[in-house]
Amino acid sequence: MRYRKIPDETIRRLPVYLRGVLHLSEQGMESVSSRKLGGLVGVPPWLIRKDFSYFGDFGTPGIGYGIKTLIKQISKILRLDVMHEAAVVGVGNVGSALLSYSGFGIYGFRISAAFDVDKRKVGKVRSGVKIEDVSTLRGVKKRGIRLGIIAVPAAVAQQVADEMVEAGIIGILNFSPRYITVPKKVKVITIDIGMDLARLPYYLPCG
Amino acid sequence: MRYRKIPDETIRRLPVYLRGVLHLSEQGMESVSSRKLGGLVGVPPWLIRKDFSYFGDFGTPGIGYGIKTLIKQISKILRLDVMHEAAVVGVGNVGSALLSYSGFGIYGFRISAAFDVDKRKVGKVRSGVKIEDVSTLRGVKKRGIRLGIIAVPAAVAQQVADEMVEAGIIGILNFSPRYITVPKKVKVITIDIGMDLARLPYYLPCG
DNA sequence: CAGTGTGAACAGTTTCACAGCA
DNA sequence: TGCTGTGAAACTGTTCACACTG
Repeated sequence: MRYRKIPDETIRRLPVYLRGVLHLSEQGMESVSSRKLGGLVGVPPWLIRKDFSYFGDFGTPGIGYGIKTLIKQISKILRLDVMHEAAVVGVGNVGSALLSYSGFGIYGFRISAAFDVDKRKVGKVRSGVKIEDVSTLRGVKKRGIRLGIIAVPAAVAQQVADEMVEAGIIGILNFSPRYITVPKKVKVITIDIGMDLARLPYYLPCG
Repeated sequence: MRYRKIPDETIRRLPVYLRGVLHLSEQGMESVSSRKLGGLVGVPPWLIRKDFSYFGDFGTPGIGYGIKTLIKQISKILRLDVMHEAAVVGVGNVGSALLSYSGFGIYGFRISAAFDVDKRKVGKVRSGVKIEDVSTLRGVKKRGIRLGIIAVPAAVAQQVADEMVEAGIIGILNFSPRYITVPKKVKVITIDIGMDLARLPYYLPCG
């Protein structure tokens, strides 16, 4: 089934698989079946096999998938094998939490710059990163930063996004509760916990 | 097209529409066309019409949709018209950020309880909520809390989830980077920023 | 024989075109 | 005329069954 378009949903599941096999790798395992991996990460075995089949023959019939192979291949597909630097704009509650979040590391990510408008914050250090004035944002291009994280109030989110695009950012993770519009060469992923929380009651039994 | 099963994807978009019409309502508007709303929230007009059509005839041909009607109907469908109380477990960086996040309000949500294992935190107040010892979690049922928020390290996430289920929680928002398994009567939504960030590089141009 | 890889059937979602209404 | 509501077509993703392989 090679040479076919890869579903977005498959891409969405790859990080899930990666985390699962990293976990198994830490425990010293060398191979895993689709059934076992599925049990670990909550995805049915046939879907795992289908997903992996888009990228070639990862597995060995009768045995399963080599864990080292999986880690290497998935990382490569997701382009996590090179280090990515990200800049966060807005060092409030959300921005601070992100700076201290350790989960980025295993995906080859690092927040290496932080910006804020608040003069009192500028110059201080949070989680080892110096806070800079937001007016100097366009300097990030020279520092090799291509990813931006928006952690500012909704009212200024679009403005920050525009500045990021101008500064050469090509991928944005948006934590503000606003849809933002950017040129289509720029990829935006919006994370809005309010949206997710609002969906929850619908699925609950009783009124 | 009434009386048909409502797609999950439609439910996912309802909070997006709601936020859009709330925004328009604040600006004093009384009605909006699918084209205009679509431009605001980033969804194509025909999809908006299709989504709304699952719930009956919201709109008026030639005019559009009444904004007050939309707010009332969407809130009712999502069951946001009643106040929901939530309890957060883990008052670290993520937990603290959630406690101070003001976005829950417009969806009729409130975090009215907070729990932690750290004795030094217990008894203190964050964003107006007193931090309680996690061992008293099962008391939340009596207080009418049915939603739980997991904001603890990955290693103890499953344990906390089990305790939540035992405490009568029927909806869980999971902020830990772990899939958790619960009885199927319980609905879980997992938010994992690492997963989203890991997806981003795949969509970026150049290597 | 256990477990992968995959074509084909199935299910869910989006897009389109247009009838019908204010 | 402008806009909604919707069946049908097109598309995307999931499930299944089983041939095949180490």
